[in-house]
Amino acid sequence: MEKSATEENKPLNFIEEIIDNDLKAGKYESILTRFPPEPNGYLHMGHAASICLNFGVAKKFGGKTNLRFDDTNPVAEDVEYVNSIQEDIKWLGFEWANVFYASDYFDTLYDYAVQLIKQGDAYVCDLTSEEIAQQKGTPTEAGKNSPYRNRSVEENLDLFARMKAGEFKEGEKTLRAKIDMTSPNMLMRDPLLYRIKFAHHHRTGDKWCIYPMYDFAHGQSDSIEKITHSICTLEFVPHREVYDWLIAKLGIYPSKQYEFARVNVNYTVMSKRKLLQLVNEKHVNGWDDPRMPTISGMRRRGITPTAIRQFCEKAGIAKREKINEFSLLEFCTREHLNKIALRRMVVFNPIKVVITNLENEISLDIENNPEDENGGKRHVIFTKEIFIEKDDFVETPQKKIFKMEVGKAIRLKGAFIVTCTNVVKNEDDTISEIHCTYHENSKSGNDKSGIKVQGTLHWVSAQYAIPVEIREYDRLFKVENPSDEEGDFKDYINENSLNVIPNAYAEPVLQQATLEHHFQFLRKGYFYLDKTSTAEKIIFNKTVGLKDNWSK
RNA sequence: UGACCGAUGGUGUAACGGUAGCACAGAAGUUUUUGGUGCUUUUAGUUGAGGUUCGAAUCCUUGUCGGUCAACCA
Repeated sequence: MEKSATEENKPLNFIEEIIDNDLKAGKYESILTRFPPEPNGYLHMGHAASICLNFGVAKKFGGKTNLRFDDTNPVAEDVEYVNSIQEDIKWLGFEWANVFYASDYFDTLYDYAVQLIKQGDAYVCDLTSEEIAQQKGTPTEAGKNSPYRNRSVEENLDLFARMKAGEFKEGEKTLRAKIDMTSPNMLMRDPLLYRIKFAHHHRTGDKWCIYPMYDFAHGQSDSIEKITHSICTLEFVPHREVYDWLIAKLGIYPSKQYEFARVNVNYTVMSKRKLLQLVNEKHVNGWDDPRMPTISGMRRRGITPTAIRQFCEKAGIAKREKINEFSLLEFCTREHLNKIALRRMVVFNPIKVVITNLENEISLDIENNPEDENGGKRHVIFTKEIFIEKDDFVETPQKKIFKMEVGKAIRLKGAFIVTCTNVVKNEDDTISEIHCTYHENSKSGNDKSGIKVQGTLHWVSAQYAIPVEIREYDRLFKVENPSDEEGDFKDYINENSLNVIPNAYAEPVLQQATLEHHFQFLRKGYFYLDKTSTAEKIIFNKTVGLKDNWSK
């Protein structure tokens, strides 16, 4: 078998296969895809998958991708969303060939509607919303023809023009395609093409009081732009028949629709409607709350575009509904962050350690990233008094536990081996400080002590450490698929998804942390500066923990 | 009791009539100045029943299960 030039080692997904075949058959010279968000919410992981697919296949096969806002319902849409969507796509690392709006085509769409009326393929219907629903039939029962179905072309033309002119009230009249009220496909039972809405549109202002429905906007927009492959999600499968019918009747460029399964992730929800509820009802602190599966939320949390793209790649493209495990996203995040994150030491829950044989502070240079030879080093000062994690000291010695205990030697990362000599206690029997002696010839990188230690601890200088706030996140929901449970999805919100550690002690270089860098706090996980962080109050979001085989 | 779509380890995805593979998750070992990383090993799968074929995850029939469709949303 001959391999095409576009083929890499891994097999093509079914969309790529279709494109590959079309190109080989000479059906198209080059392909054009589009990403068509409605600007009524922030983009989430599901959109990221669609973006990766649409922009990805175009890039792979030497084509282009348009960004098109599907803004045919002015009631829900807003420029705030238009801006955030563009920012998110760019951040993810993709470039569109053009930015278009379905609203750019309102004039053309109107002309198309007139054409359909003239051909006898559309009519103005006076039925109310309820009446239409009633006459539509059910999936197992045919619908009935509207009494207005056989109006003359002249009357339809006149009525439609008057709809546009604003002579009728909202809901009073609609334009419907004349297809087949007995079709087993409910969407083919004379679908609505236009409805009256006296709403201000974010782009066209008050020019229009009639707006096209999805079915009379999306496929037509695709066609106008000469989109070759219009890729959408599974719920649009039944719309394909309408899509093809309208394009055929109009005799316009035959874009083709292909459907794939949307990407879901467990323990969260992936619908703009539900995410909007979480925002509006303050279950989270906005669309970009680091717990949200939105692109902006993931960005704020410290997940990288590379990780998201990798996740989408690994999650794959298929035709069946699926829920991916969050652990796959965590894996992709760790995989990338391990390579780029600067290593730092931060003590979350401190206990004081006094190095009794150390009088003068010692200056150390510790590697920024053991995975990066060119990563350089940062300056850290070892002082007589330091903090370690309270959890890293145990009073009762245990085997196979790599912690500090009286009489035992242990390595302080990047510094020296210390031997714990004794502890000083408070009146209530709690430990006030731990005393250790350090071994001068055991300096990191130049250890001549010959002492074998089990374990290495992170630490900060008590004198130089800076206070930082740490925000740790857990899954947003207590169940894998909240939408699949009894009752409201919000009943399954994990109340403990945010854990704030207001006073952690960080090594001083973290004072200069910016959004440019991702960090790994040794033995803790990956962290990223929160966008609200200031010099006075430094805040870090936990992106993801380190993989931990031991605690299990 | 309609139409359409789908069904491969716990999860996701390959195999295009010819050895069921990969990744994540899980387990074990190894390395390690992060209980991180790396490396090695390993557990586990074709929805049931028929049929076609030398040979079926793949083709056919049928059952079962899951999803979608009755918004003037997209």
